[in-house]
Amino acid sequence: MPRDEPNVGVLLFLAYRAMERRVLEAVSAAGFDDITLAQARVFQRIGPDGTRLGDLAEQAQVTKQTAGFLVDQLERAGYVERVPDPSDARARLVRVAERGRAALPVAAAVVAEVEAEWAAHLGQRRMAALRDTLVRLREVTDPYAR
Amino acid sequence: MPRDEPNVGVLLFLAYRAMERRVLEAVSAAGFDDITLAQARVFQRIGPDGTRLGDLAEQAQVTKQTAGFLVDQLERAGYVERVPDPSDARARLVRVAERGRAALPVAAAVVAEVEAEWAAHLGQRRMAALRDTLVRLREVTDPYAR
DNA sequence: GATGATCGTCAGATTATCTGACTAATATCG
DNA sequence: CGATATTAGTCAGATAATCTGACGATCATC
Repeated sequence: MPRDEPNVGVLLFLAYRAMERRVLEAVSAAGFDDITLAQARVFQRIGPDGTRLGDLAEQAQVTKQTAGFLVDQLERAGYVERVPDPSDARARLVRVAERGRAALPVAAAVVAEVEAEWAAHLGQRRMAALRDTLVRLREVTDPYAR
Repeated sequence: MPRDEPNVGVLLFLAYRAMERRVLEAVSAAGFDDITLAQARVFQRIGPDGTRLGDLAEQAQVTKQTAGFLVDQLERAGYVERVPDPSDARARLVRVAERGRAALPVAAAVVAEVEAEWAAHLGQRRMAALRDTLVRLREVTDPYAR
């Protein structure tokens, strides 16, 4: 009994989860084993100069309460810190802290490794086209980017 | 300050979530408003002739306990039913039931609509290439498909 | 300066998820 | 055939993640 070809949503899910799982496994194996999937989803959206909680929430597509809950844990574990936002006294910036900075190269290495595997399987041309297409798609799918 | 181009994992996430959100919104608006996101993730993987709980769990990438918990709720709400698996007395098949069948065309219509929007934005050629690439990628990312 | 929006948090409830242990049925292999 | 190992699903209990609603503080606008 041949399986139907799944719709594009499912196909996106499969690839997305594969990447996510690989990164979390590697980071965990490197000694950062107290980070959860939900925490990692928020953590990875922190920009180089820090990101506001509300923005993190929006990008990770959770409520700001949930983002706050996860940032609390990341903060307690030493991965991030909250600093005042100089441009707005209501806001605070979530920044990558010492321990978080140590985890970054591990994560980056796995992402590169997985992308290389995908490129090897698909061919460089297709891989480049995939990335390009997803970037374009973002214009219609990412409320934050608009 | 220009945002870095996110990695492919994030890009996949954005597209995946956009599709998922649209489908759930439409299904909910059509009166199937008691279904949750997690339930929908399991529901959509049920095959035409029913699917075993363990397979559902594997495809949705949750434990079978979690899948069972979600199927319980779907069953109570009338979306699915459990029937004995004729080929194995230990197993049962989760099948789409009356109410679930009513929701299917709604979901299918939105998926088609979103895909059409994406195709309009990307062009037919790129859209077809995206699907093709994701199908190929599945060979290395989907443990179930292998 | 008053008024309304925005930023984050507090409180409380619910939902989703996992690990571990267990029963029943099947498959394997000597 | 019969012992043993494997597989399908469930039960029990704990934990993690998520939401809605309400609030205080600050900002923006007029």
